[in-house]
Amino acid sequence: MVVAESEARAPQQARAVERRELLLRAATRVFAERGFGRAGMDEVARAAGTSKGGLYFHFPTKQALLAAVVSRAGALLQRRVRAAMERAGDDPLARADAALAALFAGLSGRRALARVLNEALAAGPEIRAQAAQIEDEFAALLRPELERALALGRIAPLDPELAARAWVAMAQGMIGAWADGRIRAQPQRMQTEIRRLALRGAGVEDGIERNLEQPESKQTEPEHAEEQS
Amino acid sequence: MVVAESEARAPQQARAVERRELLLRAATRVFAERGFGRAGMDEVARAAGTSKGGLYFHFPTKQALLAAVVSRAGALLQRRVRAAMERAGDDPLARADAALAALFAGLSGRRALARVLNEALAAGPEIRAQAAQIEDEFAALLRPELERALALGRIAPLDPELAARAWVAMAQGMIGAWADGRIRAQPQRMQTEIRRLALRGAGVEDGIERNLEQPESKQTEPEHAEEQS
DNA sequence: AGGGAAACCGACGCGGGAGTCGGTTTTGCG
DNA sequence: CGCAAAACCGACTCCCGCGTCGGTTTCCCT
Repeated sequence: MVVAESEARAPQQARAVERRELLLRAATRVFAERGFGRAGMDEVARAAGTSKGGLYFHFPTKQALLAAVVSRAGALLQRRVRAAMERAGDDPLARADAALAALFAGLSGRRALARVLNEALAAGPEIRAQAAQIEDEFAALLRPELERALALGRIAPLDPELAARAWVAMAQGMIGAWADGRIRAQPQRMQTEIRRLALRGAGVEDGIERNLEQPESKQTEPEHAEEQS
Repeated sequence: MVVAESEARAPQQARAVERRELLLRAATRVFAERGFGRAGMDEVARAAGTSKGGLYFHFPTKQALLAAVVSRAGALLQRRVRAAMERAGDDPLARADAALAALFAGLSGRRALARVLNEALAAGPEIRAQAAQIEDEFAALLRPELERALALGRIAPLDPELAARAWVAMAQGMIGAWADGRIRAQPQRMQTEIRRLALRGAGVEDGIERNLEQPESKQTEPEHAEEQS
């Protein structure tokens, strides 16, 4: 897949790098709460405390800006999920469990990310493909673990590809509903419930759950506290 | 919730009713394949073999058109799901199973419906709420069945609300990926897999599945074959 | 059969917002 | 310091697409 570079050029001065990050953060927020279509470039620029010209210095077009936002969001989430899997050790079930938990936590921790990914799904074919690819990558992360677990006889027979997709869809869909306030439950509760449904759906006996270490919990960091780089 | 009337006025002549339906069909198609934002009213009108003026006679605004499209899509799907539940008899598990199957079949049978519902989630707060409500209604359809099944001890302990949401999210998310061609599996296979994951996730022993009648199968009717009224 | 209302047509106008551009400030470097 | 390039600014242009509107056709009723 051709990864069209979304910035006009690589920034060369230190200040420009910060500024670019600032713009991406602001764009994420604005696109999330106003929607891509309705948000204006002027608006994004002002939200970042800069100007339209400055914004266009970094991103040649509105589409490119969204592309960069989506790409950044995907990278952010993926780093988290990968790290969680790393921490979980070798056991495939533990890794899969940790990945699902991290994905859920990552999305619920910052609604803006979740929203912007949904927005991207409705903003033209190219960006749609890009956002879809992020989804795919999570499924691709999950799948080999399910395959290993399957080979080890730790889970009931299932199609790893489809099951991985189903897990991702579950997390994403429920976060979406939760972010709109349509689900009242606390993220913590939702997470444990999803976990139960997913694991039991994979044929893991209830007891085994307890062998898996608890996922990264209770990080309800404020919306804009996004680690950078 | 205020259901803003989405048509300029109720059509009074027979021909107008047909025309209106025609327009809704065309709009569904166009919005689905081009995206709401990028599709123009002119385009919709031409796709329906009519004119912009004619279109505006039926729908006062672009938003209203989308609202009507979404409303129609929701009604169409819901009728199907309700009918399937009816047919499934009294057993709560059979009913829940049938509902899930019908939802899945209804969405996979016409990708345009699935797409347009996603589009609506990114087209401004009012319409977003409307599309979200449709999702909610399906969850609300599923939930009492799960509660009954729970009371009867047919399924493992779970939160009916969250489980219902999870089922809907699973179906919707996987259909989305499938509609983009990102999942190669045949709908039939996906459906049986989802079913397995969902039922097992609810703690139904594998054997029981076979007691439940098979869902409405192999209806791969062409995209535009939508029953009306 | 004819008149009035409903239904439909398509050229135009107008606003909003993406993108441009000449100019200004800041930075790095010799 | 000073100067060239990078970074940034914001008023302006220009296009696109929603919605309008005067006019035409079709329907229905008596």
